[in-house]
Amino acid sequence: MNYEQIIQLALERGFYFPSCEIYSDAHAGFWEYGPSGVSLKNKFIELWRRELVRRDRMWEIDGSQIMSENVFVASGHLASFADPIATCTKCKSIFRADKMIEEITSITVPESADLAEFDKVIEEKKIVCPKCKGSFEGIKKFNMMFKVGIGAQGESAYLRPETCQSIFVDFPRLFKTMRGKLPIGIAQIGKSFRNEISPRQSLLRLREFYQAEVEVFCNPAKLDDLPKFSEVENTQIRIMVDETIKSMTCKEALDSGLVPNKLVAYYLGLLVEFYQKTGIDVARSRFRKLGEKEKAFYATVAFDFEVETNTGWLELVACNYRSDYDLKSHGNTSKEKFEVMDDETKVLPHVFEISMGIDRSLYTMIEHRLREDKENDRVVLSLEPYLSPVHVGILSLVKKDGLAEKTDEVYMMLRKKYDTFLDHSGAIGRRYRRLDEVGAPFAVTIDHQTLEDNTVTIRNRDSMSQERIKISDLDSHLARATAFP
RNA sequence: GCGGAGUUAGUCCAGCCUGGUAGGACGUCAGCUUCCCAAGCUGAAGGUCGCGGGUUCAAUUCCCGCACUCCGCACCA
Repeated sequence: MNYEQIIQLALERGFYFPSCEIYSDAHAGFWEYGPSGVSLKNKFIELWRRELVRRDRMWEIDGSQIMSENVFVASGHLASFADPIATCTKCKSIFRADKMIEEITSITVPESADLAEFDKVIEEKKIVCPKCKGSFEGIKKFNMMFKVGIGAQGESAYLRPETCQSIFVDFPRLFKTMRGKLPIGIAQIGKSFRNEISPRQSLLRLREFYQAEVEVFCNPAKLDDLPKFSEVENTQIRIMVDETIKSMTCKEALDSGLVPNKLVAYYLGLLVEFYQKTGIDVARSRFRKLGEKEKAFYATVAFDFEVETNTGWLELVACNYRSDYDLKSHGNTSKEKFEVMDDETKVLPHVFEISMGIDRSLYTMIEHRLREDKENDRVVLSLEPYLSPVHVGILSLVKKDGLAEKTDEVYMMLRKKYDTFLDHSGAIGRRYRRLDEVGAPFAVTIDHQTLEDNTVTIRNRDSMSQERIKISDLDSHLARATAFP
């Protein structure tokens, strides 16, 4: 199914829609989740907790979205999360100053250079707008962080551009109070904010978005000392090697040197096992090692986990080996001690990060699972039962003869434990179709026979087949069928 | 941010050229019918035509600005 069809489903079935849409001053890059979207998101997060946080005995925290200025002085975002931009006075086109200068003159001015240096080169080399030959106004820095004013004085603070800064800042306390031992993963789900120049394609590039991040703190001397690696050594991952994607086990990726150490290989394996269970087609995924120029300013080694969608390859997760960049820097700026003891030795931990984009993942789950069943004239969202916004529809075949009342009884019995949808009205086939579109894996139908022997039919979304079971067996049947793997 | 195309009911779209304040399909709701896969019949709700300004006796329609959406470019931890 293509992008337009996904959007249409999202709008019609309550997955997501534009924020503040009734007002004309609404800004681009902000979207809301409706009931179906929230239900799907919650289940995705629960799966993430199971497959990463609990499996690997991580700690999960929930930090503030607004953080103080010093956090971003230390993290480097204040200086580096900004691009030097040149604006044409005539056609108002905006260019990345460093890239434009390099293209035209082959002179490399570092991105972080003083702004006057850019101006100097532009003046000396008489650089004009590549589009309209207009002249440039002075170089400015465009920082992608949202600045906020705190209190009556409006003191500077920022909406976090990545959730992980909370984890770094909290690390000393957490390690002491939670009796930490390296390696330890600290996880967080939350919102991040980036003032993108051009947000696009609904959930794929947002200005306010959800991240699920894991920061693994480790002893850099022990990156290959990881017994639990055996759990994933035979897990298949797909990785780019010289422009082609190769499928191999984590062990092969490690042995061939494509992945630098066991710790990284272990988490790449966990990640793929997680995504397999989201229903995203991992046969259309790849890890791509980023080149020097593509990497974030804090990363020494970086792999993007990407999946193929109708809009092209889409980055779902950034896996960055951040070394001691963050802890060292926060240590220097705050004077807090970040060294910890590991086997009688004092070490400043290194960090390996798994930074997941939730919104993009949800989009991909829908795209990979939405199909048109032409034979039966329906659209089906074949989500895994444990991820479906609605677990089970509860329908009366007809309303009269006491069937509606009986249906209500069944609904009351199940509604607290499962995500249910009660529906009495309209043609039965139409109600089944509606449930198919929100991905409900089951539909229970109460018919006349129910009144006689307390059995109901339960319909399977994908096969459209039905079986008759006792009402008293419904709970155990559904519990089994909707359980997380 | 640039260029192009759009914005009319929950969704998809017609109407605009040739100004006189809106219509279809699907969907939704109610009733009838129907004991199992978008059937049928009857009825109903739902739109200040993206926002602001201009021209005009009169603007959904013409003009301008802005916002948003999509596509391309640029950007993208």
